[in-house]
Amino acid sequence: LRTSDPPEQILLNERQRLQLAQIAMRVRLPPRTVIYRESSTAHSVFAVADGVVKCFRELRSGKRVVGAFLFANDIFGLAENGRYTNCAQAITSVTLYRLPLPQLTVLLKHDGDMQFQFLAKVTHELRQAQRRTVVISRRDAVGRLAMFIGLMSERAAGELDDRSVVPLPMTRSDIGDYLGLSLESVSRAATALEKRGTIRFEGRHTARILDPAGFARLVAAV
Amino acid sequence: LRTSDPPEQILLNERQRLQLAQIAMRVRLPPRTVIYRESSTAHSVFAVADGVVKCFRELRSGKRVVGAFLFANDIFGLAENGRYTNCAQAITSVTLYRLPLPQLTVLLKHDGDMQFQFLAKVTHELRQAQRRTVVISRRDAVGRLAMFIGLMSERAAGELDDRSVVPLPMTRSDIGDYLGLSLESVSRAATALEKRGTIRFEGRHTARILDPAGFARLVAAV
DNA sequence: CGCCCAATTGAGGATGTTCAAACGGGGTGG
DNA sequence: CCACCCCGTTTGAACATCCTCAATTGGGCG
Repeated sequence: LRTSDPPEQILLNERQRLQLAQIAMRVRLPPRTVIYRESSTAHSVFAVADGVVKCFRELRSGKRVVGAFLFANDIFGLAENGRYTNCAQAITSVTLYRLPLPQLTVLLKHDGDMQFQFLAKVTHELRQAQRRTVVISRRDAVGRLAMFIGLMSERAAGELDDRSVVPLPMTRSDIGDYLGLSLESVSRAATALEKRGTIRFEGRHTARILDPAGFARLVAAV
Repeated sequence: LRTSDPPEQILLNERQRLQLAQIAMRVRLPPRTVIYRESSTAHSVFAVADGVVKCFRELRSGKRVVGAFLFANDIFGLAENGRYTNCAQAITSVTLYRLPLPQLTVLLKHDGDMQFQFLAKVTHELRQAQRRTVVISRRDAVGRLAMFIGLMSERAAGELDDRSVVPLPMTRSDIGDYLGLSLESVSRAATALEKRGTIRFEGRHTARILDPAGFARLVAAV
């Protein structure tokens, strides 16, 4: 199966959009809202219309593992045996489409094309997860952070005119939980990148790539 | 969407099996056979009938990242923009079903139920990838190896009568590439587990859990 | 029987983590 | 309008762990 290119774009016709709209509920949530908890019974799948969501698991040690950050047009909330396998929380204020499972299931089974788009979406999520494991395979914190910023840059490419500006809506702690680093290491890696003159942080949630060539070298040094 | 339980089992009726069989090619491959390479054009999706396959990526540094080990009833070979995103190689001698993409696509779009099963499979792969990231989030090599053996034990639960025996068909190097550890660290972790009396290795490719309670504690200490 | 590759074991060096303290900015309340 | 407070962030130092390099052992297969 090949994902649609660009994979973020849902390609549905008018009838399909209408059918989806009929079962979808649009919800607006403020930052930090917990959308669902791990192990709770899964009633819906979600699609991000706007804003940023994180999916994570709480470990008994108190450590948290962020599995993914989700942006506009991403889907999340896939369950296993009727229960969510992780926790989802809004990072910014978000707008979501809530798709009740029973109705979505019927719709998908009935409409092969729509389900195919859905399949492409899930495949995309799988791809993202694999990309993350490549990032984590790096030993050095600076390299990991650079690759992370690279991922975020790629993602934001479509919606910003200035490619050198990279929005980082999440906290250092979230980044650490995603990269498998302590938040201190993330912070140190960030200052290291600044001291090299590779990037500059403008506020906590924006990075500017000052030396694209050096940055690319760093990212590619896997 | 909920995965079928058990998620490994494809639930198809007779007609669907026949349709799949019509487009599938059964192939037997000896160990170490490269099934496809990264970036090569994707013509087929594969399903494992028997044996073990690894999916991995080669990094420029020479390091390898194993993204997944695949066993009977697993699928692999999902492409992105028509190209494989990783390399697949047989670990043992394997039997595969090769499903040519054009025909599979038509079949899936046409048969909503079958596609739904396929979707469940992909979701399962996604789940596995997420499970792996939790394993890697652990700092200590011994804990990572223990969790890995736990994963392999779970997987083998259905096909072996003795739950304490865990087959590990892959090499230490493969395990290291999966766990983000050097093969030396894997080896040291293995001997550490033996010295604790938690497990014992019988040959290179079999582990026996001697102290299930202690083992479970170790695995749960995440 | 001997070769070859996988696995083991050891020592030293590099990197991240932890614990602890100080800083900074944004928002709230006086 | 300003001061204060809170929380995310930064920085430092000691410690733990894994990695790298290197030599050795062991098992399987020809």
